[in-house]
Amino acid sequence: MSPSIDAPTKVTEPVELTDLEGVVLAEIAQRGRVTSYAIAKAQAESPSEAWSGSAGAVYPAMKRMTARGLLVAATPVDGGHTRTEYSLSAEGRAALVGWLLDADRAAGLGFDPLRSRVVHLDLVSERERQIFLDNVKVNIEASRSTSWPDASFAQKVHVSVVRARLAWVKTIRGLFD
Amino acid sequence: MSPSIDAPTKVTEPVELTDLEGVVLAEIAQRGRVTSYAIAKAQAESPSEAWSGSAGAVYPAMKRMTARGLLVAATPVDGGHTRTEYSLSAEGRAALVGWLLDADRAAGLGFDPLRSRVVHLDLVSERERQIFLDNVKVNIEASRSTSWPDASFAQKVHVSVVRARLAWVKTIRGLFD
DNA sequence: ACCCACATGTAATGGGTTACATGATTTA
DNA sequence: TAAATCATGTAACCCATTACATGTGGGT
Repeated sequence: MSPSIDAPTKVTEPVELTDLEGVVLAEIAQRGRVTSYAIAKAQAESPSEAWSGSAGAVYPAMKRMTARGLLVAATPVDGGHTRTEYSLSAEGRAALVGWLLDADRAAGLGFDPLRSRVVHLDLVSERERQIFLDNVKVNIEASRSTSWPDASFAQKVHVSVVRARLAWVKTIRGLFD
Repeated sequence: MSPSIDAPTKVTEPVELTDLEGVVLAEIAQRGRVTSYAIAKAQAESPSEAWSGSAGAVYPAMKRMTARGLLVAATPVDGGHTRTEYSLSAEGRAALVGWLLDADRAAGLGFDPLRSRVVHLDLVSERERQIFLDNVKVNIEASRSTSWPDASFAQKVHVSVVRARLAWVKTIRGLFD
């Protein structure tokens, strides 16, 4: 099968990451040397509720990525809890950048609980629609003030997201004319 | 334990639906009496890639909801494949409306593959950011034309979503100044 | 007859969620 | 010192995903 010719083989192999893994790597990159607990907490406190930040997701994820060589684990022995601190390896950083700058995946729509409802909003009466959309607007306005734990760049992004979302909601009513 | 006194009990019980279940119910409401295959196909062809529309998700979901009394199943014997056709029960319609008009859940952010990246875009250089955002813009523009299978209200919503998304992307660059 | 797309599911897998168990640290 | 909270995990469950198995009908 002439292995000498048709063997581009995988030189670097892409390293596929789930979105949660990508986010976790990014968070580690921001903080450098952290425990799983810290990452889970950060996720849990973030206004983005894409993931719950549950221990049952984060601890195994970081263990997985360590096994894959994306993270390096250290267990300092300064008394108290035996904890595990993780930091990015070179491969981990490369994988992170690959995930972060993946424009194809980024362009996808993901899941939006509002969008998936609006698409079927023609099933209910004009009046019910109106009440629903008003309530949604109120709820989003309320979430506008909820701030990121560390008032940083992420906070600015969040504000921008909420504003854009609100602008979109205001256009929905017009789709029924 | 005096059951006669402290028994407001659950009068109607809310009927919790996962988002996929809600979407499936909505789709059935739109079409009335369908097979699991038709629903799965509709999901798969929809430009919203929240769910894959895989048989392994849809068939069990519709079976579950039948067991819960939200759907009624019929197996017509007109030769050929023995197929199962589902339609909404009264409880199913009530559950659908409850899910559809749930303004609290609808106001959530869900998961957005772009947002979760942008939040950490300060990790890379100005130049990398710029290229990434340009590529994302191109990809979204491309998805603008992809149309819903049945050119209906859903199509209008989709167009509106993509336009809003594009508008937001254009503001991102400004967050780094 | 044969092949391929359509159709109806089931099975194995993966990974995220809630709950739980346990130990350490702070606070009243 | 007892209770509450912080911290570090593990376990069981749920459910969506990819693959697979099977069966039917239409085209060649």
